[in-house]
Amino acid sequence: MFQLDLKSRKSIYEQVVDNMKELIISGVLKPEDKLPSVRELSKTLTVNPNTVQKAYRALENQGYLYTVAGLGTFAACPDTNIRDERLINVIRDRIRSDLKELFYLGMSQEEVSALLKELLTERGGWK
Amino acid sequence: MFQLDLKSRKSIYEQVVDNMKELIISGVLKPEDKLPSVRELSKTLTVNPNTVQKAYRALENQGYLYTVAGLGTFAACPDTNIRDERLINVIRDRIRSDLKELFYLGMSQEEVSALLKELLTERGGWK
DNA sequence: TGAAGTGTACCATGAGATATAATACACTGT
DNA sequence: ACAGTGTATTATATCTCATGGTACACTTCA
Repeated sequence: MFQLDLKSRKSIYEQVVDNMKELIISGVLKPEDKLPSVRELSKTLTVNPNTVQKAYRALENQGYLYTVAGLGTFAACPDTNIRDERLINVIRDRIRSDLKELFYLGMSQEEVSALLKELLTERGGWK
Repeated sequence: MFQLDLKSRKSIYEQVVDNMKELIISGVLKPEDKLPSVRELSKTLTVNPNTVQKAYRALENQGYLYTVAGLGTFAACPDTNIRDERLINVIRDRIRSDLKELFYLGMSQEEVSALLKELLTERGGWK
């Protein structure tokens, strides 16, 4: 499913959160798809079940998956997230900061514009 | 200069890094501008000098400032960072991931495109 | 020369986060 | 009943974070 980087500064449960979130928002895990169980994933990654559970709970709080007692955890239906404007603003700020840094690193307005256009056309590959 | 958020999940030194980095890449601190000394900033933020020093060292390693023994720390000249392609790729991946999330949250291709265009035109306000 | 301000390097300590281990319980499906 | 699921709890060890305190080498300026 994905690999852990034990040499990373990121904590393990944080890596699980990021990797799982990436699988969900990129559509690899489609809405209502079943995720690996806590115990199964902990065995796969050779990690403590508590660590996986902590990651799953964080993802549930952020709305990326939901849980059914006794059944398992599933990728959320993004329709439920009725346009979280607050989160959109957070992302906008993040992108703004990234653009500033690209300019700081010496890229021109045209180069940045081209980079963004390229990322947008990649869109076909995701969806 | 900037404020700390003690309720944040981010560590203090991490907040110092992010805030100072923002001041540098946004041009508030221009190349060769002097930064507050370790002791001065630690007094301003009522934080331990060691914490500020840790942040400054991190920023120096990342190339955002430089140090002269006995003189102080200064904002770096980005010309020195001759187009760090590695860092640019990291940023590109971050933006790509953010765009995926915007789509996941229900934004259309046109809306995302408009958002990016708006961020690019803001550019005048930064530089 | 001396004093003040600068970055840097230690060491020690407490608080909190992280990851682990081991149990236990309630729920669902077959 | 049974196996698989999420969840909760307790305990422990380790690491990072932040602090306090001290010391040293360097620069500038009176």
